[in-house]
Amino acid sequence: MVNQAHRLLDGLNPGQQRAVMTTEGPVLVVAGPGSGKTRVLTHRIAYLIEELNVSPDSILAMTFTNKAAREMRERIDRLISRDTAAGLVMGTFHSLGVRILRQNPGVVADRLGLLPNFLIYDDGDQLELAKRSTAAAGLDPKQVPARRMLSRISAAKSQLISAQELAETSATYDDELVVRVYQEYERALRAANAVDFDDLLGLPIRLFDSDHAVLERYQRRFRYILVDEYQDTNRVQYVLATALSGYWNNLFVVGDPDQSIYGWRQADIRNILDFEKDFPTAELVHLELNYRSTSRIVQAADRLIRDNEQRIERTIRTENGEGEPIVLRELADQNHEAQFVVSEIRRLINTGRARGEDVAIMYRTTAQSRVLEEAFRVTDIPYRIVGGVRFYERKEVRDVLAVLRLIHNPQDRLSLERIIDNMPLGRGFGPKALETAVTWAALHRRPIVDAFLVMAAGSTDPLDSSRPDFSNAGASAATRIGTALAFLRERARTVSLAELFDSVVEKTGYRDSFNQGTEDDLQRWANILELRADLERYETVEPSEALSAYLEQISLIADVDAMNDQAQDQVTLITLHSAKGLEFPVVFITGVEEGLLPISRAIEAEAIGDSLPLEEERRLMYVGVTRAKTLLYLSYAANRMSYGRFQSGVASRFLQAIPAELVRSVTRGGQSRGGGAGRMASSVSGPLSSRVASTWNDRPGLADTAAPVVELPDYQTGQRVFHAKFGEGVVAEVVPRRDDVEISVMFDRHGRKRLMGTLARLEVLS
DNA sequence: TTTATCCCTATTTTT
DNA sequence: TAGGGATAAA
Repeated sequence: MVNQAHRLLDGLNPGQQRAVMTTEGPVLVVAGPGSGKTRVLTHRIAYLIEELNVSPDSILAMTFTNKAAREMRERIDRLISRDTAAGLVMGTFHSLGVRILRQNPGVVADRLGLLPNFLIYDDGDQLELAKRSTAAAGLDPKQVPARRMLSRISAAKSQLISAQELAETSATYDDELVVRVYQEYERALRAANAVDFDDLLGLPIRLFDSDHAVLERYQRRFRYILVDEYQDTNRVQYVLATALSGYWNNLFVVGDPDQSIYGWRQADIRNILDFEKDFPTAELVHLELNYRSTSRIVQAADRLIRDNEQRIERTIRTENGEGEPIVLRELADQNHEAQFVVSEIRRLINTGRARGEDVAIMYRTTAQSRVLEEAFRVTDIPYRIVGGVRFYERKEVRDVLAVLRLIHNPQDRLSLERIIDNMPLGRGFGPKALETAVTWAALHRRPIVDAFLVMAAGSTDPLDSSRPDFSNAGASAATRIGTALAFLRERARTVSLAELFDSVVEKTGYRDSFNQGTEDDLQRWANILELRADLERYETVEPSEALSAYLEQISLIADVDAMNDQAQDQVTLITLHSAKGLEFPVVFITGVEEGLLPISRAIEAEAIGDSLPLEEERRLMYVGVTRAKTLLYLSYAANRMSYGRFQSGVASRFLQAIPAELVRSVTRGGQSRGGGAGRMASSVSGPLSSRVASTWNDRPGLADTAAPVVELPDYQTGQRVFHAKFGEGVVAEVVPRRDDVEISVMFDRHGRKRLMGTLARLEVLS
């Protein structure tokens, strides 16, 4: 026993030990980056089980991603034996929500009107539903963007505000619109026997409200509750966690207010800031010693985050060595930035300083990953992009999934319509016929899909009044669709998911529609086959359970969840948001520019007196910086293409906070210098690179990002010029810009275009 | 009903 | 730039 305790506490610092051993009552651990927070969580769970003989199934641990849960479980399994830890409930808030709804089918059906085969609507479905709801509320989608409605609805739902409650507090005309759309949206969700992400958290709470006995059961069962990333919980998650811990009162939360980056998703930083107020008896543990990063990186992060007003005063520190200077690099544009990143990584790999898997490139917006990927694609350096276009969001994958979803839940109108619109099976069945089916369904209070099944079941009497009143063409299409669906539905009962998949792509005619042999077709078909491979993982699951389990699982995976832990030699491309909780020896943060990091919206908000978004941007930068263990690169581009236009970029204000002595900086301007950086710039082909000189020099302030030494051809109006893409044209106008010129050219074939002189690569013909 | 073309807007981040 | 949505044409 004593030995065990030693083993589990060994190597922990005093704060960590206190966090592990204070098992009774509420505990808040404010854990700085790299301070061993996961260690505390895993050791605490192991300690509870092994030392205090707590049954694992009375412990509930909530994480932000499935990946975090998986990793924690693995670490616990290593601390104590796997068998000992079996029964431990660990996962995301959303998966806990599903679990609760699934475990109480009777009450859920009675009180919430949700049948056990409910589907989880993802982003795309939610937006589609919001569009329809906006239209159903009689609003013009051009004037009232469904996107905005959806985010307002989601905001309300994550604060447990129902449409009715919103109606009572609505103050503006806009609020009224939201209420109307919200009501339609909820109605459509229930009609489809579907829930959205917010429901996964909100419905369990409504369930508890309507039947207290259910809540009590969970309360008594979960004697110890642990919440990771507490700073990113929203109102509903807070209510859920506190409700569940209401009996034993052993709520243990870990978080870092400085890493709260999900305010836009209604994460409420007050949850962590007010923890002591909510739980006056709470034990407070501060973990401030950073074990991850070099001293320079820790100092830079500390100085950066100090500029925030909304924070608990504290200092993170480390006992690690000074390490190497942070590299700050200014590049001409996003292509040069990508080139810089790639060549620097190549250098690190070639000199044996790092392996590909040690390196991560982080960025603010997913759009930034494209140019980076292009740069990597022409190299032999393996890379992986976390997120990006997600597999399950690809159109062809969604099309096939729609069939599986409809089989599982016949009320899923969205999927039914998707099939009709996108698959050969639906050909000849247009909006008018659909209208007929919808009317019939409403009249008979049956799912729309039954209109098709009834046709397929085939009463031969055309005057049968219980049949939908289709036109001739509509009737034959409906019969065809109904026959296929009935067949597939039957098949789902008996065969594996992979076999069901085969029947689906055959009977819907979808497979044959990929026979054109174009590059695009091949790629999309390959994606569909990947879906089949994915389904094969459920080979061992009972057919009656498999479909449900599969659909649920794919609804709840996050980008990072799909991240392979054994990333062999692969460089990781990832958004700053997704990077939270990860660490890498080498980190590049790209696009550290005004407008991007901080994002322009935050700058705009600050201009009208709301500095909260800007502070969240700073925390995002802080998260990025603190991911790095030994090497940190920060880069920005003087020009960046956005909205298909070049915009000149300015170094981010966040860079100013980082003391010059921690940084080695390379900016454009000044004389070229051999070696290192100079070579990177000139490795870019084309006329530009030879003109852009680079040098090591002192760190620039914002003011002296300065005019680069760039020789521009002396463009004159009336000159005849040639452009690689637009062909020949005549210079119409030349306007000097800060460190460039803007040239308007009337092209013979493409009309008037505005180009930046340094980038246009125009050839002067006359 | 399907396909082509044009215009418009969006790019923050994700369970 | 790109993708969605509306409109026109076949």
